[in-house]
Amino acid sequence: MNTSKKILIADDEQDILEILQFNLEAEGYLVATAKNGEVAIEIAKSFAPDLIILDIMMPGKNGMDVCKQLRSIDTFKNTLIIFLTAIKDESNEIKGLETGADDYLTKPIRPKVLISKINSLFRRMLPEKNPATQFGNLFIDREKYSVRLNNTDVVLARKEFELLSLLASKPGKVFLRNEILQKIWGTEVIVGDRTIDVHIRKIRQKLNLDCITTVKGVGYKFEG
Amino acid sequence: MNTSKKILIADDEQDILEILQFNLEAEGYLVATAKNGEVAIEIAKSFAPDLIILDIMMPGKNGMDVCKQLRSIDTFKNTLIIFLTAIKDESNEIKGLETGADDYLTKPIRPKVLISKINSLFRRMLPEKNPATQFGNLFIDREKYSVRLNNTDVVLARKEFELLSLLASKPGKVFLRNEILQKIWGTEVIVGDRTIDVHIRKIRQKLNLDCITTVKGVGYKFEG
DNA sequence: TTTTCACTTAACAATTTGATAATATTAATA
DNA sequence: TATTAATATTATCAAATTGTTAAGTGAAAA
Repeated sequence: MNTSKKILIADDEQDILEILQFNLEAEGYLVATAKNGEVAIEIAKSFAPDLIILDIMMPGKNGMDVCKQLRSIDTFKNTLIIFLTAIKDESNEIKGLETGADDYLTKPIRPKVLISKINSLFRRMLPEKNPATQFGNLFIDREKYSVRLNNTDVVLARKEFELLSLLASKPGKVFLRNEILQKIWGTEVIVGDRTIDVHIRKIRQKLNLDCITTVKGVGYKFEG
Repeated sequence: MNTSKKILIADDEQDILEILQFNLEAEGYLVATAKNGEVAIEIAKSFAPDLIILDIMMPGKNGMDVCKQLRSIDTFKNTLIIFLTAIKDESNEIKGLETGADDYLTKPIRPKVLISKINSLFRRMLPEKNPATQFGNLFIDREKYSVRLNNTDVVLARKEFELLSLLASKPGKVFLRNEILQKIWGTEVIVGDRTIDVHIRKIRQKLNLDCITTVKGVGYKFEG
């Protein structure tokens, strides 16, 4: 699930490249570097980064040119792009954002700010990806509210879906009955214990798959 | 569909509020203001802004507290939040982003930078809707406001079109009733639940095509 | 003004869902 | 093995949810 994010850095200053690479890798990111704009575009195509950090001032093709060119390629229409600039020049900042960059950073670089900013950008991007999970040939798609087993849709009622979805959110983890009640029924509503059983039963019946295990005296768990 | 974006600004300095309000309104945004954190939260609940600009330094509840509190409310889980700070303090910047803000701006405020940044944030948030989409032999053209099925024009009323268009913008995704009300009717207007059903009914009737599925207790989804 | 149209609502029908009770079954333990 | 506590199963019914039709409303067009 958690493959690390890929970041491409383009800067003509070797120092900057190293500082950024070091800090980003320490954070768990996969980093590629390019020492000018032309190389950056080439690497971007094969490396397919999730984020590109572009120095604005580079010999040859500068950061904004690179950005424009990247944005014209479908693959990079939605890639995050951050500009790096020493110039505290307002007009440049503006141009940057209007060229299609997502943010900019000013030199000197403060690693902690950089990391925070990047984490923050990624966090914001997260909800875009499919909140779907797969176990063997069982697909659970929370957005579509759908469950597919062996390429066949299985229709689950809301509570059933929520229950399965909850259990499958942490395969292997045993959810206590209280926990389940709390998370699916909330604190307001009070229902008997048998209610959970009945829903579990229906899920098992509909899926006809042995993926929910009873842990007697404790709760239930999903096993992929 | 949704008209202009709504922005809420919270700052204790009247000057700042006015400058921001003036510039943002000139850009076509709808602006609400709050002169402290508590008021901001109250207004946010009724105004339902797309973006919230929070001054960090405010008497009483400061910007970060407000941010945390807002983020704990479902409605604001994904609302854009920008911090405003006079302090060029690195640790503050970091805290800001890690509290769940999406960006920060330092005072003094440079209106053009601000506008650029905001436009940029919104641009990124756009669900990137294609002007026209096709599913089988059903064409939906958002620009022309027209629907063609089997090479015959189907005339849909505005609300019907918007509803179909919304559902079709993410085939498969289940749109909650609240979500639909929010996006098509906005937060101002309050209409009954049957209203949605009736529109759905008319679409189904006019298209005479089984492309909208009901997910009981949840919402509706379009399936291409 | 009258007509038309989009939109909303009310009222009721149809359907689905979820909770419970009652009973059966299972697993742990004395 | 007998006992017991916990869970599984089943059928049933009330409540929740949606579908449908017809009628009301207000604004724009004729």
